[in-house]
Amino acid sequence: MKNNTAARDFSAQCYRLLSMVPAGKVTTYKEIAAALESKGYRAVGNAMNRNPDAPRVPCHRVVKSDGSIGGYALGQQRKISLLRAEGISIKSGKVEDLEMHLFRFS
DNA sequence: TATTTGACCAAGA
DNA sequence: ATCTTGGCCAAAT
Repeated sequence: MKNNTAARDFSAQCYRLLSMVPAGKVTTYKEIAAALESKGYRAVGNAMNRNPDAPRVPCHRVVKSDGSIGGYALGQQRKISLLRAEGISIKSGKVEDLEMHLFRFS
C-alpha cells in the first residue's frame, strides 16, 4: 500500500494540521500549504471539499488569506455561523482581525 | 495517460 | 474598490 508518497500524505497532513487548530482560532489555506512546505493552496481546499465536514476535522476554521470566508461543503453561510459560534467576528463576509485569531503552526 | 476542475493567491489594469 | 490574468498543486474524469 502506499506506493504513494507526498501526494497521499498531503491530504492527511492537512487534516492533521487542521485538527490541531483550537476553537476560536482560524487558519488559512495558504498557511496550511506553507506548513507543508508546499504552494498547493488550492490542493488544500480541494482536499477539504472532497472530505466531509467529518467530525474528525474542523474544516470550517479555514478561511482565505485576505480574511474572506471562502467556501464550505455545507454552504458558506453555515461556515460563518459556526465561526461566529466559536467567537470569531465576521463583518461583510470577512473575518475581523484575522491575524488575531490566526492559529500559527510551528 | 492527458485534460479539466477547484472551499486559492498575488499582482496588474 | 472591483475585475482580469497567470500561477500553483492534488484529485477527479
